[in-house]
Amino acid sequence: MKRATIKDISLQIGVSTSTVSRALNDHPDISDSLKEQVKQVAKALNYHPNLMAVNLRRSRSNLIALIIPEITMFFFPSVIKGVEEVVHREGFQLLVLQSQDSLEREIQNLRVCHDHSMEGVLLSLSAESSDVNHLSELKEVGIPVVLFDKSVVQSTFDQVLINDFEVAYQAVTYLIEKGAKNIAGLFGNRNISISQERHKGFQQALADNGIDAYKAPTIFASSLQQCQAASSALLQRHKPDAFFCMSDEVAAGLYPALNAANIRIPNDCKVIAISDGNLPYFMQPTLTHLHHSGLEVGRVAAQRLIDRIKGIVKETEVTTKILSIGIVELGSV
Amino acid sequence: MKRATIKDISLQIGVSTSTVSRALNDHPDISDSLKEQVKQVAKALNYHPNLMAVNLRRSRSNLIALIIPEITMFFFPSVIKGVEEVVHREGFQLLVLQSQDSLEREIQNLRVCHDHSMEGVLLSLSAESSDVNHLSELKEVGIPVVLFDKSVVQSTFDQVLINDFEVAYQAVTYLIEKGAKNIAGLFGNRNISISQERHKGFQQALADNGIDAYKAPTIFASSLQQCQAASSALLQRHKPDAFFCMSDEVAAGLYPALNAANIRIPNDCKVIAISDGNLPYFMQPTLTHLHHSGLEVGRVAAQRLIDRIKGIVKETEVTTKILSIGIVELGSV
DNA sequence: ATCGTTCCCGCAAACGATTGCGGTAACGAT
DNA sequence: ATCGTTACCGCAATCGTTTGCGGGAACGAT
Repeated sequence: MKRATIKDISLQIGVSTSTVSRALNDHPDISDSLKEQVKQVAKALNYHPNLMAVNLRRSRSNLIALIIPEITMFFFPSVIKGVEEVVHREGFQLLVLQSQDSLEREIQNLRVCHDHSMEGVLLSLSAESSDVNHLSELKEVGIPVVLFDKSVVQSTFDQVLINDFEVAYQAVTYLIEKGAKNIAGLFGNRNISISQERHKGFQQALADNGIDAYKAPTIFASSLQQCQAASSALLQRHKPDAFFCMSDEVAAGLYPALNAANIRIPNDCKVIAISDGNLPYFMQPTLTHLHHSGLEVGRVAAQRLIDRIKGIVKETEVTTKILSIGIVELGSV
Repeated sequence: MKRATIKDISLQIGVSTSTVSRALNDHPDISDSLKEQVKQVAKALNYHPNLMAVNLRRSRSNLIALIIPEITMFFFPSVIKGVEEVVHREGFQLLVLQSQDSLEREIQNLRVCHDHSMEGVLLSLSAESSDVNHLSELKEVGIPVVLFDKSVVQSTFDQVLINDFEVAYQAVTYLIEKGAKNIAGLFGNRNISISQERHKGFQQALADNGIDAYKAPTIFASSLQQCQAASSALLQRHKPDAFFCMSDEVAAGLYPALNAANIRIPNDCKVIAISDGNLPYFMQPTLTHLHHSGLEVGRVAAQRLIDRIKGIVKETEVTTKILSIGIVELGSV
């Protein structure tokens, strides 16, 4: 069962393919009666335009790519959701690619974007990407890129970020205000920028409150399991009265460790995290957090990309959008 | 900066485009020296084949679609991961589409699959899809479809499922063996097949153990929040000594409700769930569950689809693969 | 000198759609 | 009868690649 083409229609009616094409696209040159007939036959034959041909001709693809390190249950599902919402509304299709936090895979993915004529790319840099030089290829062929969440300091691309330093600072300050004096910090993969920035904010907040930041118990862990193990180990040596968790994932690792050590939240130990606001509500006790909405990140980044695709923003005008973050006070502090 | 084409290369070297094409594809008709030269120029011009043209010509697209109800933090991330793994290994690209549990959106997505010449489709039916009639269009044009997780009884498509009835039955039986006598059941959206099947298994297990299944407290809830609210309400009226949760999501709703009611797990009340095995480890206490691996579902379904795309399996041979499920005994029973 | 091979390579058609340009028919006006 | 409009429609090129077929050159063999 081959799929019907415009030629099949033209043969059946006895007009040229150009006429069929125009009829289907409601071109004024075509009489209403013929349009009617063409559309009828098209329906009868279950005709669908071959987008490969259309896109080749028009040199568009209607495709937008989203490249993220990994689809885990944390953060990225809501980002995807936000992106999908906007992208779909604007009539594009979304392609989700994963870099597995590998620079090589990221480059591969960018190649795929080029090869498949993506009209735009949303990118959260892998842990191994310390610069954006590998994006030059896309820049050269004019494919717009918007970076989000994970980025680098100097970049000539649009960005949608939070102020990682500031948010961490804010969280730790909050703990101190609530009486915490001995605060431990839990961070993700130490190679990624946001871990480093949030760590700096953590340290600065401590320092600004007269606490020796270098003595503060600190963990960098790349997975939930690793974090749980490291937390348990930490609790053997230290007795913090509060934890700052830079993400849902490390918080999810911490809770079981605290529980195993029979430490009660928030009585024995307070916990605060940066979170996209899903997990905190079914942790026990509910997790006080700075609400870093993946949904909003996705929406804003996607909208920015589409504006650029449409040429609404000037070529030279590169923006960095910093999302503001609010604190959600739940049961863990 | 237009992207380089095969013609640019041919002009620069002074051979025909056909020769360039053959050189790039290592056709034996081309001398090694020329191949070398062509490839060098291609690299210099940063040439990448225009896949739209290639695919049009070869009438392939290298694209596989995955249609799921919604990307939540539950279950589907691991499915996506499993699918991606296989699909990528086999040289395809993955397009993730969401139906939002709407039949209309599902049909839209299938249209997208047709229009973009997908080579195969992995589909988890929406809550509103009670049959597979809307898949006939894809069948007609010969695009293979593999259903997974959510399906319908009578289908002429390959399927990758678990035995929902059996797994639920097994879980409830386990609870009874552990001494539970008053078991409540928590289920997802009541319109989807798996909720219904698991509910039947739940009831049958009770009945087979001399418990009146119709008196068992039962909840159907479509979201975590809804489940939490319903659970709290249930606890006002009943005092079950065990809960069967058909998914991570409802389990995540139940825990806070139990906690709010000051009911201790597993002392006051046992909990068992069907889960893909991520969330149970950082719930507190850890959640005993029947391990329904999204990873494996994704892998198996993707592999089946690809075998079909490659024509390895016979046209007529439709299979339903039932994955086996093991129990993981953790802290909640 | 002719023929047969082998080794390279180009011509042109195709994939399925879009579109600038030109052409025909009908009709009324002069 | 001629011209000008208007209303429709077709020809053919085009997007970037691939590929069947054919053809020239070089070389050795007869």
